[in-house]
Amino acid sequence: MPADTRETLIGAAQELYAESGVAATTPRQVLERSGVGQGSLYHHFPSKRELAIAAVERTVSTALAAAEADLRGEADARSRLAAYLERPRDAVRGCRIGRLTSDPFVMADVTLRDDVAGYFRRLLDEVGTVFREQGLSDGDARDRATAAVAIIQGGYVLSRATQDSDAMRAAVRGFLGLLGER
Amino acid sequence: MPADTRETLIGAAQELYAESGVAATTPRQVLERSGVGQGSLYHHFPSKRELAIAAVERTVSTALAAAEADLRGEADARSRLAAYLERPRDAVRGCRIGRLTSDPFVMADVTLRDDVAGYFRRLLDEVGTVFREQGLSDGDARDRATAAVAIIQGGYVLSRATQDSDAMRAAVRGFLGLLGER
DNA sequence: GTCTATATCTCGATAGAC
DNA sequence: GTCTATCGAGATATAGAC
Repeated sequence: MPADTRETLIGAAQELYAESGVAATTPRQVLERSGVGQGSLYHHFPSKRELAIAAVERTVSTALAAAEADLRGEADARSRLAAYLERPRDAVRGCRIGRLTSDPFVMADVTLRDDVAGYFRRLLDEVGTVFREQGLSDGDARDRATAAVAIIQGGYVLSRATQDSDAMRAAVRGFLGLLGER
Repeated sequence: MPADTRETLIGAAQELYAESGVAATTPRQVLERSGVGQGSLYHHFPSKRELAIAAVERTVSTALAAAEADLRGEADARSRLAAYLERPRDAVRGCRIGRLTSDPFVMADVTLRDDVAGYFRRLLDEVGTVFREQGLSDGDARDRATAAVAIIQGGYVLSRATQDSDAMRAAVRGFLGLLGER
């Protein structure tokens, strides 16, 4: 039996959004990637917007679950942070979610914008909790968590710009080096 | 006398690229923003691509000059780094150059890609030089410079995602806090 | 639920008058 | 050098058969 058509469409959209963003991905491309016929897309989703919401929210849920898996383990705080920062990433491809902050289709739509904002709010909370465990004040933990997440997002930008996955690793080494010397 | 039409077109394109990127900016929008007539664009530039190259290269030159002004002054290394990191930025709008790493039009064009890559290569060299002044090895200076630039790029992503300019400031505070405690 | 055909719109680019 | 008019292509979305 074929996989659920709706799920197939969401998966194809997720892939294409990771490659080119939402605005630049056409319904036709989603159909070709998924192998589904043209009418089917508009049977399952009233418009490109609803497909985008389904696909982006799926990507956000998956990414948050992965971050929580790294940051909530049994190990000590420092190890969990390192696990999150050093997790293997396809850095040259860029961040599936971070890239949406410069996607015109996403930024013009309140729901999609809120999905992206919610992802980063929750991620910052999660990382901040780990720094508070180390005895930092709320404010300092917040600043350091923002720096940690910025290192990853900036690492993606630099790796993609230079087409060199080592930029991400260098940014993380530079940050962990500063964290480690205390 | 009216300002040079070619320059007017480049300026309008720079503004629009900062707002929506290159792919999503249409020649029509450039005309409307600049107040120039339709035929004029294609008189001065053979295609959208050549206009994009002129506008992006202008933006890159300006941004590099600003970074050099912060990083090459007379002050001590630490102050110059802080000046670069804390320079007032329109963080919610995002980085004019960093955002191009997820712009399909830019990434599909070798010249535009190289312009973006060259910007970050030169910026990383500039920041790395300042860290080497502080006695760091080449490798450590490189890692720390990559982290510093990633903080700014990630700060842009987080500020834009949350529509809150304090995310950039928090990321910089977090990073400078770690740098400062030595 | 899925298909093919097609309507409508806007894009990037060109034509040709002035 | 600048204007208006317009072309051909491809985007989003709809119609209607099966």
